[in-house]
Amino acid sequence: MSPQTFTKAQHIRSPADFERVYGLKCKVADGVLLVFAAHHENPVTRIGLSVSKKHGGAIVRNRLKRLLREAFRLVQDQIPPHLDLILIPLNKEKASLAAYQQSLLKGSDRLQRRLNQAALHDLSLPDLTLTDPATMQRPDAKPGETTP
RNA sequence: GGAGUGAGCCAGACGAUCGCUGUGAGUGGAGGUUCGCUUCCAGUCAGGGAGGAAAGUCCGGGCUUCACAGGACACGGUGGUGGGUAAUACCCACCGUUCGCAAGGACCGGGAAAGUGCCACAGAAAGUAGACCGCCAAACGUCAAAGUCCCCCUCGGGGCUUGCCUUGAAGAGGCUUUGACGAGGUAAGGGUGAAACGGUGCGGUAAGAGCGCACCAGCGGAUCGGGUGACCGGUUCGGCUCGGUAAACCCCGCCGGAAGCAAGACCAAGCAGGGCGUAGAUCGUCAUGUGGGAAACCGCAUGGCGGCGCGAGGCUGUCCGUCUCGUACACCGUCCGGGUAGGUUGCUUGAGCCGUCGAGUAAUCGCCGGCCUAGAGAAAUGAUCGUCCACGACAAAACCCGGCUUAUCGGCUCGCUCCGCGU
RNA sequence: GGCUCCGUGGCCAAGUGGCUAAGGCAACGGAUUGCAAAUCCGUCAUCGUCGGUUCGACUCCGACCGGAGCCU
Repeated sequence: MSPQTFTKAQHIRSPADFERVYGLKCKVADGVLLVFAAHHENPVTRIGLSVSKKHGGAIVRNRLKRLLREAFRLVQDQIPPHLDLILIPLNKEKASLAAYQQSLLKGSDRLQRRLNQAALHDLSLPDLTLTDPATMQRPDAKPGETTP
């Protein structure tokens, strides 16, 4: 499995998945990108794109989407797995490949940590953790190493 | 060379690496299988992969579903003529009006003597005319003033017998002139207004007026010629002239059933529904809750345990026996219709493109030959580097075509017109 | 992608083709008051833009621009 590809399985495609990610309301924004995230049982990280009509016509919005896909394609091996991300570009003037790569990495890292904390808190509640028996091992190990 | 005008074409190019999409070939893995094959995933090779406007959604069609005997009305659209076309509000040619020196451009270009409405303010008047001011005094009436009354004539004076009637005068009446009023004639002129009832000249008249005449502009009828036709040209007659607005209602001719690929067709988890099949609406007891009753007690609901019966399964080769499970708004099996999520399809070979020839002024059409040229679906064309140049505008398919409109850095080609210079 | 509708001062809005346009709230200025509030008076409009029809357009017609809603 070569890390530089970007296949259809890495797209978030169904409206139900979009609703699930938006419903968690776990989001991070810098001046460039707004990123929503949610855990996912498949180790393949998936992304969905949402570009507002504010940014311009179809040409401009298509260009932004392509930049985002290219940025994700180039840095996807550094992004933690088991995630669904929704990327929303914010500032058209700051749009560039490098900026998107940087804020994608930072944002996904912060979201991963926040999701793990939320999962630890919700361990007492019985209803939520039906998706990730596989993911539970990793988040337990990682914060143990980094936080002290 | 400059200015302009019309038509058409192009829409950065090339190379390398990484990546996306669907097509074809073949490889590997997983699943299904009636062993014919087929579905999904990964990777290899080959070739394809946004526009002239893909846009706005303003028209016209195809296609799909629904509705539907036929006709008329309503409603909506359309509007010079002829042609082109699947069709059009589009295109071509022509006609008319108009702008431009010209090449050429623009025109929602039927009907206002079928009817209705409106035309603010101003103005006399805004429409089958009418008459405020003005002009007129020929004809009519009333009133007032002046003049006159006989004779002659060259029309202004003269003459003598000083005048018709009553005795003289005054007055009255008649006539003439002037003025006022009434009734009347007239529409030449009148500040206005976007628009005012043909224009100029001569005649004519009381004043005037197409009232008459000449020329000009325009309208209508008849007729002749040309043209398929819109229309053009001529002759003659007429009343002399009729306002504007139909992107106000309306009238006339023609066209139009409605909705739209998120249309529609097929498959179909889950949940809910229906039909059929299957063995108890069983007995006892206990607990809890609850109702009635003074109480004894009698009911109802839920649950536990047990008995008998039934069904399924196990033990055993079979029966008996025994064990487990189930035993009624359920479960199980099976079938049915509708159909959500989701999937498949519609989905690209078409009023298609290119070329020769032919028909036609042209739009366009015909014959023949060649070509296949995006088909996605949270939605594919990107990133990085290098070279070159004119230094890259507007902007991306979403069922498909034909148009129109709008946006657009620039570049190229051809036809034509005007001006300047040279030969 | 398709369909429907709407644009009038800062905001909400009325408006038969005939006055650069009714009203309410706000803002500003003035009057009133010892100062405020309330009250009264006044000011504030390229009728989304452009073109056309008409003598005349917010109104009628066309083309653009902007903004909503519905179909999923």
